[in-house]
Amino acid sequence: MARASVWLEGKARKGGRTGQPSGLDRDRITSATVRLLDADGLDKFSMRRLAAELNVTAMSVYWYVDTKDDLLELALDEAFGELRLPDADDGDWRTQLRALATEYRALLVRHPWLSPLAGRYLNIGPHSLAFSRAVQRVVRRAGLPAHGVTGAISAVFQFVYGYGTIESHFAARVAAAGMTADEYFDSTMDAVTEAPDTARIIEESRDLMAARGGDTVAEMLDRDFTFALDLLIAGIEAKVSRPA
Amino acid sequence: MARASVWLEGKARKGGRTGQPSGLDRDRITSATVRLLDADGLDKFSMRRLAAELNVTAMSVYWYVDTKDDLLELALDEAFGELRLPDADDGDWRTQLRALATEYRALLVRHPWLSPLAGRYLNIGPHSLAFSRAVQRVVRRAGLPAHGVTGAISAVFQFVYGYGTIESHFAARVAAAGMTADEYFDSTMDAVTEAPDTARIIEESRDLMAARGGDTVAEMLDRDFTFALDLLIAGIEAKVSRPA
DNA sequence: ACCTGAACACCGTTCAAGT
DNA sequence: ACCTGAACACCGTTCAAGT
Repeated sequence: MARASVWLEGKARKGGRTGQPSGLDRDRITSATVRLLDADGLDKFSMRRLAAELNVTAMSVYWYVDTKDDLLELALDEAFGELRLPDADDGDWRTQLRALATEYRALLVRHPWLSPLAGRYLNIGPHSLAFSRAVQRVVRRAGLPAHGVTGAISAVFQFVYGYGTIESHFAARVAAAGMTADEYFDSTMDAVTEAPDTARIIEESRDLMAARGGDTVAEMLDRDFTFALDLLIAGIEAKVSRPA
Repeated sequence: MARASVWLEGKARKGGRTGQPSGLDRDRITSATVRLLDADGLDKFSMRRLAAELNVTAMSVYWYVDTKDDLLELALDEAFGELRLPDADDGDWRTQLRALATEYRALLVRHPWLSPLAGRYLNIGPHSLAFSRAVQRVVRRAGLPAHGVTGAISAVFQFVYGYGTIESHFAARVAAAGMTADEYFDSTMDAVTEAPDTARIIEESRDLMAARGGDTVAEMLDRDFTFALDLLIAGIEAKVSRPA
């Protein structure tokens, strides 16, 4: 059976990091990968394009990396390294939880390729693990019964993952269409309102959209995210006082 | 700009559904697509394999469908059609919300290709919309202030989406490895415990795993899901009584 | 130790041609 | 109206060969 993750490969890493004719090493390859993923998206990324970016033949990269999957796992963890984690276990756990959730959401939106990759791989690189540990430490401090901590972690961070996924996907579509988010939203709404089936459900939810408020797409997304996060924190507090 | 979804194509659909030499039509193509996706997964699926399955040339399919994306959107909505939705607006909203969340989770796990596709497309097919409407009707009945309804819907169903995503991904890995879920879990735990970095975080969460309990992977997943859903419902109730 | 070139077995999609 | 065959511009990866 194939190894389940780059992070579980044997100790020995190929190559030191000096003196290569082309100046290649894992770090440079990983950075270039992130750069290309940001610029062109996951679908367009290929080993051949990466090689071209590095002024090297497609197969050179395979000296440093076994497969494309391994490379994408490395890029995934590199991106997780951008998260700013709380550095002390003090202060209000609610504040820290909100900060972690907000950081994660922003990361997913900043790198639209991250959500599919986080859903595909094991997420056991060093930066992913640091994030997991930070999450765990914060949620522990909420005072939940021990049997509920893992479930509460899921509730909060699977929500953020799901929310960030649809949001980043929306952002990617906007970029591809060369519009602003608000223009894209309006034009999609128009298209959807023209088809009778979809028009009906839009009509049904008009009051909810109005009540939520927000003049721009960005504002609407922020309001929903904030309310949902408040709801989750309220849920945790309820579970602390009534463990059920 | 390209049309944003199959569901927004112009009225005129090509072809009636009788008399075709090969007996092809959209429904047959969509069903075959779902069958292949279930059997071999999203990565292995191709227009050429589908054509072979239908005893037809690769290009015949393009008479009925403009692109592979369109076809995948059709398959996505076909799968959403499997969801059993509550047929009346009575009974406890909590019960119905739990039922909807459980159905959606099971759907994601049953079709591991669904989660990536739901994250990629617009989800405005008839069955997707029916699901959205059902969700909206149930959450409305919880009695939240109007400005919080869309956020609460996000909280619950983005959580389920995220949870179902990692769970289905786990199931797909298990299947690919030809093991049972418990065997796969144990072997991954072993591999992760051998690497010192990952061993540390496992060690840190040992108490939480023990407190959660559950003798099998399936049980652990069920417990976390149930607790998280309870937490979300408690959060909704808290927001009903203290709207903030 | 590191990099290249050619090749294999694939892709999605276009287009002109058949019936 | 529906289907085919050949072709284009790609893929990830293997392998033998170069330096």
